[in-house]
Amino acid sequence: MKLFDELVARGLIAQTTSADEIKSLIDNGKATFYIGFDPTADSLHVGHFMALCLMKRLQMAGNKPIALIGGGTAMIGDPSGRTDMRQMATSETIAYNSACFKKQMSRFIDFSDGKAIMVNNADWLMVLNYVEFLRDVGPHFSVNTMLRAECYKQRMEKGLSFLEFNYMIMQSYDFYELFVKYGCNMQFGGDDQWSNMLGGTELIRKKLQKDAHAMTITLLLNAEGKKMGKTQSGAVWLDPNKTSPFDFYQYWRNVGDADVIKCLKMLTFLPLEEITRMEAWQGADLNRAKEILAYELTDLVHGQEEADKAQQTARDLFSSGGAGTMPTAELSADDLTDGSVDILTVLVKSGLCASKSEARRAVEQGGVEAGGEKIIEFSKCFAAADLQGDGVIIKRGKKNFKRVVLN
RNA sequence: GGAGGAGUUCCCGAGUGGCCAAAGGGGGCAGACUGUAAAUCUGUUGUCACCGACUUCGGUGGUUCGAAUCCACCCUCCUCCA
Repeated sequence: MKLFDELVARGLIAQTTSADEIKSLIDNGKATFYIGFDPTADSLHVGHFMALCLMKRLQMAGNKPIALIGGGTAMIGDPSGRTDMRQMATSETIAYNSACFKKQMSRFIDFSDGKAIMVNNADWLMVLNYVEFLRDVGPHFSVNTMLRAECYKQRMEKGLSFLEFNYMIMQSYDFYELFVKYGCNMQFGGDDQWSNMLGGTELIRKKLQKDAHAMTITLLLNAEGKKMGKTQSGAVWLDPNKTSPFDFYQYWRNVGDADVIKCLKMLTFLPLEEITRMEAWQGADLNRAKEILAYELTDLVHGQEEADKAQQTARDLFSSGGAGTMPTAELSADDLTDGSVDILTVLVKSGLCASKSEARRAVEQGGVEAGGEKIIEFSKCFAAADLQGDGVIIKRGKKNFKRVVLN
């Protein structure tokens, strides 16, 4: 199966400007394409991961990826898919975030020998002269058309600042710039980027009378229509310091039945035939598929060693109850009073509970176990000796574990 | 620039002098049931030294025995007019 058909079969493609032309370009390795990443956080997350996978797939088929860091556009803030204005980031944070992105991307994309390049739109956007730019680009955009774009429509009700209104123009100009400089003839992006991307193809057509293409990636939604890759505490990050490989693994291990196959198709590089076989699995057997999904993704993002470790830990915890390589929380002697610590302090210090009140509730509701025994008293204490060596395994709820040791 | 309206706990949203740590819903967390899933049911959801105390209703002052609620000024947002 050729690349384009595979992308379709995996459900990755949402919208295209011209399916036939894109197909012939990418199937034959003739595309130079770009994907933009706005450095609004100091780590990439799962949403970006899909884009990176797509880049990788295309690169493997001989196409040339350009990773565009939106150092300039991040100064504006994309209003797409938002109901309120983004907080404006400072130039320093943006520069720092860009550096973080670059590091993470290099794991996935081969940037050697010009097989892929990375650019930062701050390089050309920041030096633009306002009046010149307006005269150069302004005539090609119709405000009437822009206002009809879905992404602005929503914001028209809540209020849209002129600053954000310009985001589409900036992004369109990026595409134009890359087209001229690198012969970039295609742009990919999230489905919420569609109108911004069309802005670029239009601009290229109007200024150069040339064709460029755009294609959007399906947003990864769960069966309830919510964006995946988010937890209560925020996004699922690719940075191991922000989301540990174990937590990352667990996130995917716990996806709903209805979403496993879709995730396997969209996020992993497993052959489609193999995934098709898994579609026959039903009920509890799906757990096997979830394990594969979790392992594959952890492997891709954190490497095989971390994936093995996470899988082993998960198996130990949920089947045999052993300690394994479980996440550890270290207490210091300062945390002890008179040679022991009470359970509430332990829960808070280990990060299992956010506050003593929360810890108290968890105990009250029978959600806390230590060393396999349910804790029913707040007064439960651990002596220094209990925490030495392997320490004590504290369990909060069914899925939150920490091995607590005295440092 | 003018005239109105709004800002409440994670989110939406009630509350217009004490009965308000603040209804209701959503979300989260915990328990039961399960397959580390979903659905359902139950409990819980500001903090702490948790029978009690303390901090919270855009900000700062004020009135009052007592303010989320009344007054003054300020900030932010929305709607209509220009």
